[in-house]
Parts: sequence; C-alpha cells; structure tokens
Amino acid sequence: MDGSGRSAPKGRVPATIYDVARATGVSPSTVSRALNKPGRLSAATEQRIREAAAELGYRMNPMARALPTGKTGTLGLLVSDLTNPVYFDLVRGAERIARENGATLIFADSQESSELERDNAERLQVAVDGLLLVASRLDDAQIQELASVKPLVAVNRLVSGVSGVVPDVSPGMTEAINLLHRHGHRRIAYLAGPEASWMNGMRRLSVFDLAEDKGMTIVEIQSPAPTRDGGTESYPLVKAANVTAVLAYNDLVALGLLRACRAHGVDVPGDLSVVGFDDIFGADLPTPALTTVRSPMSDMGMRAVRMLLAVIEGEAESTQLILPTEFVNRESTAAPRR
Amino acid sequence: MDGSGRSAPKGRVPATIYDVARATGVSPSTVSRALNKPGRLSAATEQRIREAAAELGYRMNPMARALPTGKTGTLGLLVSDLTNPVYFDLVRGAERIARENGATLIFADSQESSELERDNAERLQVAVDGLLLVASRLDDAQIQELASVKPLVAVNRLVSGVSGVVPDVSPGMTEAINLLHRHGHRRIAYLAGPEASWMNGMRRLSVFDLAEDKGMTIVEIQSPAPTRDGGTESYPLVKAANVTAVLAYNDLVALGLLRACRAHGVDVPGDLSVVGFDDIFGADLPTPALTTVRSPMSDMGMRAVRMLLAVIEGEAESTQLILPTEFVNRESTAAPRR
DNA sequence: CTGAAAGCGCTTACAG
DNA sequence: CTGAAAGCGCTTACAG
Repeated sequence: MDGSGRSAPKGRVPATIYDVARATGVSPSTVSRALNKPGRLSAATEQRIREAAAELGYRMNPMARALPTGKTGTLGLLVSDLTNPVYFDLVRGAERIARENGATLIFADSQESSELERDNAERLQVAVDGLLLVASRLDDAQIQELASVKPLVAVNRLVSGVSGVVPDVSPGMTEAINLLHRHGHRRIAYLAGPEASWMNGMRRLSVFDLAEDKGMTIVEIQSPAPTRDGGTESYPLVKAANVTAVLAYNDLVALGLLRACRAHGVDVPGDLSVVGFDDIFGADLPTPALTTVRSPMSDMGMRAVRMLLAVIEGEAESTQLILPTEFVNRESTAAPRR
Repeated sequence: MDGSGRSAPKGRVPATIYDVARATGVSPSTVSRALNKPGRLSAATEQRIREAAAELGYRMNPMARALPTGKTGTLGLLVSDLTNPVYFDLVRGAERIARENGATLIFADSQESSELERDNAERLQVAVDGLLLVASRLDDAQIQELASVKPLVAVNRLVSGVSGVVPDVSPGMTEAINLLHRHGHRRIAYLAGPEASWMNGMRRLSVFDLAEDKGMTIVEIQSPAPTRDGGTESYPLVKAANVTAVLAYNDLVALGLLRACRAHGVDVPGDLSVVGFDDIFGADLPTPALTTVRSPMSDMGMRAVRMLLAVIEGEAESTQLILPTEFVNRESTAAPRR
C-alpha cells in the first residue's frame, strides 16, 4: 500500500497502535509506552516504533485515550459575549498557553444569558479537563457547584473557594478619578453595565468610593446594554444628568456615547469628559481617542490557563490572582469648559 | 473544608449508563437507546429511564460515545489570526449554527504561520468530525490532502474539489473603484496583504482588473504585515507612490495608514482617499470613518458550518458558495483636492 | 420491545 | 524491558 495516493474520497482508515504494533512486531502496550513514556523501554525498540508510527501516519486518538485516563487534554473557555473585543486578547493569551502545554481549547459563547451559560458549562464539563469561566453571569453558588465537579477558574470574577483571576480596578480608576478631579470635575456619572456582572459591581463600587473620597457628586445611570448601541441610547439620560464627566462600564458603552455626543454636537472633552474601561481594540480610533482604564486581558488569559492547568494537576487548591489595571490617558478627558 | 457541599474537593464520580440501568432495572443497552433513539422502546420505560438519568445527574460521556461511533460531535475551526477583528462575526455565526446543531466548536489560531496551521489541523483532525479552515495559508495540495481524510470546508479560500465559502469581491470593489473614478482619481495604489493569502490574491486581481478597465494607473505596495502597524509602516511607500487614493488589503491596514496620515498631517480624504476591506469592528470609529467593502462574515460562518455538517452527513460532495460583498461608503473617500 | 455480547483505541497494573 | 489482560463508557448488530 502506498502512502498518499489512492485513498477513498473521505475517510482513509487511520492507523492505530495495533497497526504499528504489527508493523514493528511488538505488542500494542509497548507501542503505547514507546509513544507516551519515553525512556521506559530500550532506546532501540522505541526508535523502531517511532519510525513505524511516523511511516504509517499514526495519530493518537484522543477520545480513545480519554476513556481509560479520564483526561481529555482539553480546556473549556466560556465567555459571556464573544462579540466584545475585550475578550480577544484574553482568548489569544489563553490559546497560546494552552497550546504550549499541549492542551486544546474549546470555547463557547453564552450571549449574556445565564441559562445558556449553565447549559454550556454542563455540556462542556464532561468533555474537558477543566473550565475557564470568563465574566460569568452565574451566581456564586452555581459557580461553586460547577467548581466542585471539575477544575474551574473564573476570570473577571471572584468567588469564595474558587480559583480566579481578576483585575484590580483600583490603580487605574484612582488615576482616572484623580485626573477628573484635578481638571475640576465635581459632578460625574457612572454609566453602569449589566447587574449580573461582577465586574460592573467592582467598577461601580470603585468609582463611587473614589469619587466620594474626593467630595465629588456622583450619579448612576443604567446603560440598557453593555454595547455601543447601549452607550448611544444612554445619551439622553447622560444629558439630563447634567454632569461634566462620565465613567462608563466599558469601552463599548463609552464609544457608543462618544458617537451620540458627536451626533448631538456635544464636544468631548470640552462639554463632557468620557472615560471608558478595558482599552479594547479601537479605543484609540475615534477623535477624540478614548481615555480608558486597561485590564491586562492577555496576561489574565495566560495566567488563568496556567492556574487551571495547575489545579488539574492537583497542585493548587484555590488561588485568587489580582492583576493591576492601568490608566490610559488619551483625548476624551479635559477640564470642563464652562 | 468549606461549606458548599459534601463532595470531594474535585471529582464527584459522574454517573454512567450502568448506574441508571441499575437504578431502573434495565440493561445498559436499553438506557443507551432510551436516551439516544427516542421512540424505539416503550414510552413507559423510556420515561422511567429519563427520570432516573435526570435524578442521578447523568451526562453522556462524549469521549466514550466517540469511540464506537467515530463521531465526536465536534467541529474544528482554524483561523490564521484570532486577533483580527474580522473573524469575530464569523466565529460568532459559526458558533451559533454549531450550537443549534448540537455540535461543539474547537478552535485554534495559527498566527499567520502555515507550519502552525498544518500542525493544528493534523492535531485537531483526529478529535473532530470536520474542519473549518479560515483564510488558510496552506497550499492547495495540503488542503486537498486534509480534505481527503476528513470533511473540511474552506472559508475565504477556493480550492478545487474542496467545499468552500468565499466572498465575491466584485460587487463591493466595483462600486469602490467606480466611486474613486467618478471622484476623478486616476492614479491609485493597492496596499497588498500576505502573499500566502488567497483573499489577497482575489482582492488584488479585482482591483487591478477594475482599475485598468477604467483606464486608471495602479501601483502595488506591499504592506509588511496585514495589521494596523503594517499599515502605519507602509506610509512612506504610499507617500512616495504619489497616488491620490489607496485601496488596502484589509481594514486593519487601512486603519494603520489612516493613523499615519493623521500623524503626518496628510488630510484624508482631501489629500488621499483610503478604502479598506472587511468592515471590521471599529472601521466607523475614526474621523474620517473608513470607507470599506464588507464581506458577509457572520453569514459566511453560518453557511460554512452548515456545509460542513452536510458533508459530514455525506450529503454534499463538494460545494462552493460565493456570497456578495457590499460597498460601505463612509468618509475616507472624496475627490482629490489638487 | 429488550438483553447479552462484542468492539471502538487506548492505558496500566500485574506478571514475567 | 515487554506482553497479556482487563477496563474506560458507550453503541449496535444479533438474537430473542
């Protein structure tokens, strides 16, 4: 039989360890060991087996391995909204570390729906060695429940007893508020994200704490959605609130608000200062470029995967990692004109 | 230690069909049938089995099922660069259709490297029922080879004998060139993408054909990378080419060029018209907002998954789907000033 | 309508 | 260092 020539249209039969065992004159167990526990058998046979395997185009069947070992070599990544550019860097960082460790990433989008998120989590959980929950919309108990059946690490969410990595809102936000205060802003708004979002809670809390410390007045406005459209639709409320600066839940919302301001002839930052959160792709694109607070998303993705791998190995019981945010001062903030 | 339940820290033993068989007093085969071939056994037993399964929190083990059936219920999605926002909508569309059909998406990023892409493809191929290759950097023979072992559909790439879905560059590009011509542009540039990119070839060809038809002079400039930085770095060459308009390989490059123009005090569109490609997230953000040609990425992602599912079912042998692009006229194009 | 049995491809004690 | 055997959780002809 020749190697590449005359295969049936679909479904050349893949070689198994039995095929390479036969080709080498050893037992399947020996083939398995040669391929997976290098050094446990004579260098000569190992070499012969490897060559035969290569010759036959043998690929290990991960499903078959998963059965006896219970390890799939696969990690599940669940995000609340894949459409949000904020997750790109995270996904990328996660993917990189997963690959470096020979793990495969499976991912799913739960579209801001906690029901869908739970479904996805349960469905994925049987197929993976561990789960990464990003910006989960589940409640603490549900997350703890999930974490009790398989290794799990939460990203952008802190849950007692569950490993997690989150940004520390404080450093970036402190600088943002300080800057606004220095510019003379005294009455500001927080344009809030989804109530089910833990990060929204953190950002909200941080803004309120910091602003009150400075003696600033702060009003809260609920954005109808954590999206650009949500930000745009919030414009009337922002306008009505009669503030000189707004801190948005995230860049998407801030960007949407910027668009609305432009449409209504409101000068940013002259009439209104706007601060975003995340520093997503595109935040620097508009004029004025968006001032924002950056979370180390790529780093968080990498750390989260490493942590997950560690708890899979049974190394870590439950660790919480807090990574600092950073203020990115661009063009959408200045002293109020009047 | 902590209070949430009595389970061992990690690894509550999951229930198997044997457990529910025992609980119901039937055989495992019957359980299997009850759960997977509804209607093939008495409604009463089926009901009892379902209840017992729910009671025990039974979840099918996809690995175990994959062994005898050879079907994993999983699709692999390979993109050349996950960081490019252009893939967001595609991924989203694909994810949606996959979920609707009970399939799980596994995805991997090959970072513009054809070696990494081949590695990923081979590694994934054994674990999935089919592969989606997006903007593949492999050559035709390699893709055909991959397609010969398992169902595969290519996106943004047409390969003879291999199913694929691609945008038809023509409608959008024709309008773009027509507009430029009407504006009086006579000497334009194509700012090219990666040579290994099939889409780059298509766009390039289309631009050249269309422009020559109109009697326009067209020069080609190679962008060092298909990224914003690549576009920015191309600025000197664009400047030197002494053209009044440039069509970029994609929006990322166009956006980068826009930034460079701004930095150098070149007025867009007064001094230079810029047209992008893709209409990625953020293309409308800068001032001037980027004029571009939109590919129906979300639709392509959905169609591609449907096609893949169809070839997995053995329905389609090899189909090529061509979806029209659309011109998006924004602010970065106008009549040249001088 | 339902059960007993074989088998999917691999791993891993257990013996030599 | 290597092999024979059992088993992972499921499916599916094959018989009743």
